[in-house]
Amino acid sequence: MLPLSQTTGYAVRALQCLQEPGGHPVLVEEVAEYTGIPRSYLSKLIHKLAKKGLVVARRGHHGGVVLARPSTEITLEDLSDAIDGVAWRKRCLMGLLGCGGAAPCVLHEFWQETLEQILARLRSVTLADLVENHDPGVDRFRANHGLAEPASGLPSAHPSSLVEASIH
Amino acid sequence: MLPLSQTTGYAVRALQCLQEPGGHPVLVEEVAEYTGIPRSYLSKLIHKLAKKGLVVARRGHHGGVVLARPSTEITLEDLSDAIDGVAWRKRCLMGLLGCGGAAPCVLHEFWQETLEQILARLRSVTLADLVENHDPGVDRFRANHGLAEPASGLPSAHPSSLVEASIH
DNA sequence: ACGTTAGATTACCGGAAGATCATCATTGAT
DNA sequence: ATCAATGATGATCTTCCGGTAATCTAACGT
Repeated sequence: MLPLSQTTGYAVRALQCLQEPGGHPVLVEEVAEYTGIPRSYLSKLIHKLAKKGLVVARRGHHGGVVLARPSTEITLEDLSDAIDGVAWRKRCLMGLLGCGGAAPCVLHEFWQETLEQILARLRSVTLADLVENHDPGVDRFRANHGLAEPASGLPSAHPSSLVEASIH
Repeated sequence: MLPLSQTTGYAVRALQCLQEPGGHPVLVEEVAEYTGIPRSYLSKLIHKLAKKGLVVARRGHHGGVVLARPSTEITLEDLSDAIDGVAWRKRCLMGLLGCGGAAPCVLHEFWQETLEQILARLRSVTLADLVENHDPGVDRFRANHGLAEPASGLPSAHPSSLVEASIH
């Protein structure tokens, strides 16, 4: 019922494993193994995110996936939109038929406000914030893949040596 | 994603058609016809609500369904609990695995607070409030079935002549 | 008793989300 | 050119929710 879709959660977990734009691509396979997300399912998910311009995926030798934007510029709302779309924001809490502009239900206004609060939060939380949140084990994974420890309290800056480098 | 289940909405619509405890039973058939809820599906729904002690259903001649408690004492939370259960309240917004007491995610606290607000609302809104809200057409239906116009601003009192009368 | 009028119950259909498997298609290395 | 690495894709499966249809069964009037 209430929470975001499970797949949006997958997206969060998966993107935490990726490098900033210009960094080294990480294999879908590795991300799948680490996160526990089924490989093939993850592949489709990544593809969806790629179409939305959130990540860049390359096939073949030395392929893999990299963030398309700095993690500080990817919000939870971006992920939710990309995966679950936006339709759910318009539905009445109780799914009442007539509920709308003309005849709002008792909870219409309350629900609109609540939704707005939630969306504001989704908008304000970035992938960088989530990485910083120490999803247990992500640190280890990131270390193994040459990713910086998130600097506490600071936006997780990407090493400048990687920023401008092409994806290879 | 976010809203309550469609079936909970059904329950709201359906119970708006019923009489206060002691009143005349209304047929599932009639409720189905009026609300547009499929008869057989509604039957199951009503049965579920009956098992939870929210309505009383009787079979056979002059059977039908009546509220088991005054509409002022049936909250949206009661309906939501009866139909969707309570498990969803415990899930992490993003479905993150480790999110819990030890390692809450960035949105854990926010989400807990938001949920609490929502539940407080569900708890404070009663069936009587919803009836008063003039779901368009419910008035007509209720009139046809001898139900009082909800007295604006007052708890919808049930005629004392019906209060103590047995269900027949 | 019996038959009619209800609700209850059982079995099944259909779509969406999540998941799996096998296979295809692209890319870089040689 | 060829091959191996790697993401993309299509078919299929499962589960859950919503919905349908047929049938069973309790309650009352006669």
